[in-house]
Amino acid sequence: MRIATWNVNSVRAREARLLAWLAAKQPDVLCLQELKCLDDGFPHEAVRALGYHALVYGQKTYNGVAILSRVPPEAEERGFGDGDADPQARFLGARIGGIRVFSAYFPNGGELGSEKWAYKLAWMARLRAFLGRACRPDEPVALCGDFNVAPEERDVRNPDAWKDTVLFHPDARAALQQVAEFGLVDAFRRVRPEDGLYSWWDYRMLGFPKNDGLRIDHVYVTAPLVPRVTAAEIDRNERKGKQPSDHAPVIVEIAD
DNA sequence: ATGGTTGCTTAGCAA
Repeated sequence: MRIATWNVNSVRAREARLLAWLAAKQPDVLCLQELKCLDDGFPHEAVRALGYHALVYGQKTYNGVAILSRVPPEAEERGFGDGDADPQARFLGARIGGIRVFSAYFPNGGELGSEKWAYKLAWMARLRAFLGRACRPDEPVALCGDFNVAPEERDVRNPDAWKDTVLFHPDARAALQQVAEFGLVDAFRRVRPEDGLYSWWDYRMLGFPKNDGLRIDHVYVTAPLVPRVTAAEIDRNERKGKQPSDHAPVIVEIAD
């Protein structure tokens, strides 16, 4: 099974690219983030025509996540269900082919010390609590999405320049480690240890031409899936050309 | 410290 994750930065602005990419790569599962529209703005018909079911948790203007799959999803969860009335559509879960798949759009965090920064850290703590409450580390779980955190130095082109930002601050990395301590492993790094591999480049300041990137889009899996991870790639080509998302898709191959 | 770009919405916010 091939599982992919991609922050499309508006599914309407990226519809043509999304459909072409789906047709070319044909992943079994694709988790999307930053739809930036309500459910009725999602290209349901075109996605169905390519052979995919779609679970959509949309939101007007901001956020919004989806899970596309070749086989019908068996269940779904919207949000953490922790009683905290969060208006931001950032977390969607489904059971697909015996695997619990989550599409997560972690908060960016704005500026260090801001309200958004506090929301980011709190959101990650809520995610950790959700996992402890709703999942077990000995069942197959794939947490996919835009984590908005680069875990390690090798995931950042210029670590010194980024360590004082919300994407690579020690506190964000520590919060991610807390999430992982539930029993999740960075699937990409199981099979791709080399550095220089990034999934996001800022539109500004010639981020992509200078390859000033960070690896912030991830697939984290529980122990039953770890030995089944056979390959992983970041589709850097998708960041090229006209009107790309600022994120490239990440694909992980999981043996049956 | 600021700037740089893109998307949604239409001047300003979020990333």
